Amino acid sequence: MDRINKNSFTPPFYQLATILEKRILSGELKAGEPLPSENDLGREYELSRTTVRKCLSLLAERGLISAQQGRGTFVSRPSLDRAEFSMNEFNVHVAQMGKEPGYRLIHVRFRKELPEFAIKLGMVASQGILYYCRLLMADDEPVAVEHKYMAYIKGRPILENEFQYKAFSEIITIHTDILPVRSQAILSAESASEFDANLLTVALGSPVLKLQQALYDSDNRPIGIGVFYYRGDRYSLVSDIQPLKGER
Amino acid sequence: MDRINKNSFTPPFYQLATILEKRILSGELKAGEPLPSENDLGREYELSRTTVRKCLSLLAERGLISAQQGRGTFVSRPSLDRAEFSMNEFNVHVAQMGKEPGYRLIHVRFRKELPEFAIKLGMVASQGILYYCRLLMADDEPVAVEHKYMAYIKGRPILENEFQYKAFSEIITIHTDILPVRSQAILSAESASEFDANLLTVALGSPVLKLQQALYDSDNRPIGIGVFYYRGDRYSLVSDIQPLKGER
DNA sequence: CAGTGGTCTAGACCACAAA
DNA sequence: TTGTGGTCTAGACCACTGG
Repeated sequence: MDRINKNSFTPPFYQLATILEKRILSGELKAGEPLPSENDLGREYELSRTTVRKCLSLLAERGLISAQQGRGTFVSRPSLDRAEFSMNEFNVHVAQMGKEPGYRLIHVRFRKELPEFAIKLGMVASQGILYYCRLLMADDEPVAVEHKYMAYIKGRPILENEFQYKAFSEIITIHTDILPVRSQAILSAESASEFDANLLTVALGSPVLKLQQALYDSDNRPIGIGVFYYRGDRYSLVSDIQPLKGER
Repeated sequence: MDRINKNSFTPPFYQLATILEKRILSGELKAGEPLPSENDLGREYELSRTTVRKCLSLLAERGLISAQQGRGTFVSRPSLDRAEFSMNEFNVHVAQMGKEPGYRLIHVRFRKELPEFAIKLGMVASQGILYYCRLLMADDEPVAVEHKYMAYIKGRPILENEFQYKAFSEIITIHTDILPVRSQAILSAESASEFDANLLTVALGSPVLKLQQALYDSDNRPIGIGVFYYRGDRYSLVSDIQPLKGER
């Protein structure tokens, strides 16, 4: 049996997590079976219950186990067809790839009427709508087209200049009193329209990743809606699910 | 100032989290500013430091704050253009949509040689490769095509039958000694090939979500590689980032 | 009822950063 | 040196599941 080394640089709760992970991945603890109780684990590895719990919560976060009050903690069925993708703001994403992000404003318009899909979402055009479209680039190569519709607030002019370098949520926080608190997004595959294909310098109908996004205020009313079209050949999402790293 | 109600059904650490979240979202605590120290928060809200820390770790998980040892805990810059997508196994995903998942095996082949992209990933064809292709369906409508290459292990015949209803990782755990411990995936947009388009009953070149996936063993060698093509119009990923729910 | 996980407390020691 | 977050302990009470 592995023991906890209290003089190691890796803390005990983490050591125990790698030990239990190993026992699970090796098949010693099989899916559906209960783990020893928290008290038993504490006795077995000479740790306080608090520490055991911190370790278990780490494994639960990673989907290896799940606890049920009053019953016990059980090994989850392994699910390796799972994947986790996270999208950052465009400039962050590009910077992580080691490239230089850039924005090119295509046009800005003031609209009295909302596009149909915005109405469906429950957006109201109290003072009109500001629409803009810009091209997102990495190292001067076009990667995505962004279409955005945002609630217009009188008396807070937005400088066209800002669209050249700022992310949407920055602009909205600076120029309105509205607090976006909720963000919803849908990712799918589509064919590029003529307009977007031209901007992306790809053929009409080329495959693109479509990201529809809506920002809501605290009353759950949409205050901004965006649609991104990413070039299929220049933008992809990555997921990597792997065991805990651990010297021990 | 909000206080903690120790008789509420929502535990104190969660109450404090919603209080601090409100102070952050409302702009009272601005991005980059430090929160009160954990000891101060404990005094202010009459909670132990452990409870305060549990609350802070919740907010940190959600990206609202980040702690720096020796310096303090700081409000993060809001990033609402962020999105989190998670893909489950196909049958789970379909079940969540309230539909009936189904598999249709298209063909199974034994191959001596690996496809080029599998070699690039470092896969070795010790005893040959088992290749299969199947159609994934929801309520009898085709949604995705799956191509899979897996290391073949002598003496463990796999019944064709299994491909009709089992997920890949199940098959591999049952029929090999190999333990998949790591899963890597790449999501992008592509045009459907003639072969895939026919199976999906869409036009040649229609947009599809492409998911490339590799499973690795504990020595970081690929043991299985899969490619999924999802119909762009029938499959999409959803992200929803919202404040903590809380009666109080 | 006894056993389980969920939460909280009060106190301790450590590593780290800044003055 | 002081104050910060990171970790650990020992003990307590609760709510829940099952016999």
